[in-house]
Amino acid sequence: MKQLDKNYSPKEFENRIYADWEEKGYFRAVVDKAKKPYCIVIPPPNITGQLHIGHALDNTLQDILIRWKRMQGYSALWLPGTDHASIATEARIVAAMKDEGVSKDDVGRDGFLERAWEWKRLYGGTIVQQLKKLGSSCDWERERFTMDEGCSKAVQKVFIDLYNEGLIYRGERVINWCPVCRTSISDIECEHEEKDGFFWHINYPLKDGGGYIEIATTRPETLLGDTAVAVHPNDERYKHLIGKTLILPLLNREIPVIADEYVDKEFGTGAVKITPAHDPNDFEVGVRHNLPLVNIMDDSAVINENGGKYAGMERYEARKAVVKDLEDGGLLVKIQPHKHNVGGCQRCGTVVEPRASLQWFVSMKELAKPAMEVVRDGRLKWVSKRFENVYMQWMENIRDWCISRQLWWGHRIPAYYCQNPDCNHVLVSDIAPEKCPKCGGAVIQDDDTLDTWFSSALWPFSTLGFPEKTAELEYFYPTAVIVPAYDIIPFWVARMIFMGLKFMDEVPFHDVFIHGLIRDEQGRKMSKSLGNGVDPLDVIEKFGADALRLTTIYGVSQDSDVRWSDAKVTAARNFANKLWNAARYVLGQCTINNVRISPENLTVEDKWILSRFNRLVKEVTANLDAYDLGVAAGKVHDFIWNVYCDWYIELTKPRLSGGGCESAQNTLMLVMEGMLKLLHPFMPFITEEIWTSMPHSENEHESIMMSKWCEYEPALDFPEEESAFEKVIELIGAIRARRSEMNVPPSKRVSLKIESADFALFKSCAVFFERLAGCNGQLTVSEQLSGDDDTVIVVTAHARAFLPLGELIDKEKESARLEKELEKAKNDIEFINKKLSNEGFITKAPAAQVENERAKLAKAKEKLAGIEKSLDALK
RNA sequence: GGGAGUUUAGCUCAGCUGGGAGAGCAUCCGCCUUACAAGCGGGAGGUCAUAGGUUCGAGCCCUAUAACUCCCACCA
Repeated sequence: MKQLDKNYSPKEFENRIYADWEEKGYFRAVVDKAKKPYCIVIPPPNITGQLHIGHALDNTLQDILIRWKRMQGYSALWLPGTDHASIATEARIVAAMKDEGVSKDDVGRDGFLERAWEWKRLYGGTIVQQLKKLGSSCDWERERFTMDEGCSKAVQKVFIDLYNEGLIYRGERVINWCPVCRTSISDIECEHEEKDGFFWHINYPLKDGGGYIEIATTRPETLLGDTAVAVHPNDERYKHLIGKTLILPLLNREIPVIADEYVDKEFGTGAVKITPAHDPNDFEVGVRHNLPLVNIMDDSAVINENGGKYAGMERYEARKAVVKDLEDGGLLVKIQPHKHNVGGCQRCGTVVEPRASLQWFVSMKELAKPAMEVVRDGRLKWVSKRFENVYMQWMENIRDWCISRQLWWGHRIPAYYCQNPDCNHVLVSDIAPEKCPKCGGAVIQDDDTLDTWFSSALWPFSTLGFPEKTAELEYFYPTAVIVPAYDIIPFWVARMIFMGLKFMDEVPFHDVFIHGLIRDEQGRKMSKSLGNGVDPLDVIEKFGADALRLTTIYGVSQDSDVRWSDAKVTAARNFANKLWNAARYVLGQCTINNVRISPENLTVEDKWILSRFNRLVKEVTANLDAYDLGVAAGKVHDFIWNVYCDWYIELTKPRLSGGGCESAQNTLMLVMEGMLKLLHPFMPFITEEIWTSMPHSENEHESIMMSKWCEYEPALDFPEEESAFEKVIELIGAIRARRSEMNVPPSKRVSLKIESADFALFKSCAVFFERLAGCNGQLTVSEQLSGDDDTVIVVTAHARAFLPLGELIDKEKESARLEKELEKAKNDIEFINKKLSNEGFITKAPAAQVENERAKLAKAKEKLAGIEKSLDALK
C-alpha cells in the first residue's frame, strides 16, 4: 500500500492515473445483456478546436454522469469523436495555403483534400488529448470522426433516402451568402444584429414622363438588380400608376409598377423596389409576378456584368458610386438615418448577401412534426422547461434547411447531372454512375458538399454503426442523454431529434440536459478578441483537473450561465487539499486491513456519522437522478468538510490517541470510502489516488472508478442517536461561541458543569467537552444543578452549561446578555403562540405543520426556563 | 415586433411541492489546538428590484412596473 505524499500536488498523479485507467481498459464499454445500457455520445468538438472552458464544463457534466452510471453497474458508454467542421477547417487550410502562396484553384479539389486530410492527421487529435487531461472516461477505442467511412456511409444513405422520399430537393432560392467564406449558409448560421444604417430615398422616373415614384432602400446598390417597383393595390397614392412603366435609374432599364399585398402602405414611401435575386421577400414577389431574376454579384460580392458600369466594384464601393451618381442625376431625394437588422456570417462576421442560387434543401415541415410530438407525449424529456420552449418554438416556425455548401471539405453531395442538354437527368446515388442511365451521356457529380451539421445530426446512430444493424446500435440506441450548451439547440439537438426519429424510428436520446455558458468575471462571453478566455490547460497545470472540474459545475444550476473566477478555482483546490489531508491523517491512524462494521461496538458519535452519511447517499443519488449535479457536488463537499472533517475526525481523536480503537477506525474508513465514492464522479483523480492508498474489504474493486456506487443501508440508520448527538454538538457550539465572545483563549481550560435531562448522554460525551469546548477534564453532569456566583451559564433547549470564569465575569454585562436572550426567547414563544392561536392556521394548515410548531414551542419554552433560572441565580 | 430569463449579504450564487432567509469569497475578532494557515473557532452584514393581489401564512403563486441579459422575426 503506497503512502500519500505530504502535499496535495495533483500534477504528480493525474496523468499517471489516467494512463493506468486507459491501460487497464476501464473506459471500454461493451454490449452486455446482463447489464443495462447507458450511453452518451459526445458533442463532437471541431478538429480545428482547442479545448476551452466550455468544453471543460460540457465534458465534466458528461463524465460525471458516465462515471456515476458505470459505478451503478450500467454498461456505460461514452462515445467520443470529432467533427470535420467543414467551413472552419476549410478556412484554416485556405489560410495556411495562402501563406505558401497557393490558392484552392491552384491545387485543385483532390490536392486540396489531400492537404485537408493531412491537416486533420496532424492537428485533429489535439483536442482529444486535451479531453483526456480532464479525466474524461470516454471509450477511446470507439472514437469516431464525422467523415470516417461509417459516418460517410450514413450520410449518403440518409441523403439518398430523403431525396427519394422528396424530403430533400434542389431549387433556386434566395439564400444567405457569405462573400468571404464564399459559400451559402443556412438561416441559423446567419446572426442578425441591429446596426445604424441609412434609408436612401430615390426617385424612379415614369417612362411617360409623368413624374416619379419615390422608393426607400437600405441597400441602394441592389437597384442594379431591380426588376419592378411594387405598391399596395389599395394605395390611393399609387393606384393610378399600377401597370405603368418606370425607367430604372442609372441602367435605364424599363421595369413595371406592380401591385402586391406584401407592401406595407405605412412603411417608407409605400413603394418598394423589387430585387428578386437579392431579397427573399422580393423573390417571392418575383415568383408571383413572373419577374426576371437579375443577379448582380459574384461569389465575393463584387458587382458582375449585370451591373453595367459598376461591374468589378466591391458591393460597398458600388453603393457609394450608385449613391453619388443618383445624386448627380438629381434622383436622390434624401438620406435618413435608419436602424435595421443586418445578418452576419456566424463564422467570420461578414455581412451576408442574400442571393438567389440553386441549392439543396431539406424540406422540414413533415420532419418537424414527430420531433415535436415526442416532446409532447413525454418520450423525450427536456430537463429544462425553458429550453424545451426554445426548441418547440423553433420547431413550430421551422423553415427549409439549406444543406449545400460551396466547399470542398465535407461530404460531397451524391448527385450526378447528365451533361446532355436534351436530357439533363439528375441521378442521386451512392455509386457514381459512369454515364447517364437515361441517355448514356456524360455525367458529372455535384461540386458541393453538405452542411457540417448534416452529419452531426446523425451522430447518435451513425457512431453506433448505422446504416448497418449492429449489436451496438441495437443495445445502446436510444442513448440516455445528450449534454450540449444551449447555443446549439437548433443546430444540433433539434436536428438529431428529427433525424433519429426518421431513420431509427426512435428518439436519439431520452433526456436533453442543457447547460449554460461559462462567462468571465464581468459576465462577458469569453472570446479571443476580448482576450478574456480562460485556458483550461493552464488551470489544470496550476490547480489540477479535479479543481477545474469542481469549479465548472459547482453552483451550476441547470440553465443559467456561470461566471468564472480564480477565487472559485482556488476554493475548489482548497477543498481537494482538505480532503487530501483528512485522508492522509485517517489512513495513518487506521492500521486495519479489512474495513468492517460491528454495530454492537459503535458509539453514539459513530452512529451519528453513519446515519448522516446514509442520508447523504440517498440525497446525492436523488440529485444526480434529477440532473442537479451542482447540488449533489455541493452536498458531498459540505459533508466532507463540515461534518466529517470538522466534527467526526475530531470526535475520534480521543479514542485513537488512547491506543487505537477498531470501531472508530472502521467507521472512519467506511465513511471515507463512501465519501470518496460519492465524490469520484466529480473529482476522479484525487479520489482514485486516495482509494488506491487505503485498505478495503475483499469485495471492493482495486479502482474506485470500477467500484460500486453507495447504497442506503438500513442497518446503518440510527435516527435516535443522530438526533441525540446533535444536542451535544449544539451545546459544544454554544459554549465555544460564549467563550469566543468573552475573549477566553482556547488555551484557558476550565471545569464544566452540565445540567440536562439527557445527563447520561452528556456524561458519555465528556471527553468531547474537553477536546472541543475547553473543559479541563473536571466535568460534572447532573439532572439538577444550581449556578455559582462566578459562573457563566450557557443555555440550549436541552441543556445548561456552567463555566467558572469568575475573574472574567462582569455581572452586569452577563445579566444584560441574559436579559437579551430572555427577550429573544420570549419573542420566539410569542411568535409561535401567535401562530398557534390563529384559528385559520390551526384549521387550514396541514396537521404535521401544526405539530411541528407545537414542538418548536415546547423547545422554546424549555430554553426560556433555562434562561430564567440562570438569571435568578445571578441575582 | 414577438418570446424567454434574471433581479436575495460588499462580490459570486443556493433556497426542493408556500410554514420565521443560506453557503463560498471578502470583512472583523481570537487561534501555528500533534491531518490541513490552501487551516481552526467565533462574529458582523439582507424592508429577498418596486407596487398591488391571492392565502391562516409569500423570497417562493398571480398581476403590473423598472433595470439588466438572451433568443427568435424579411418591414423594404
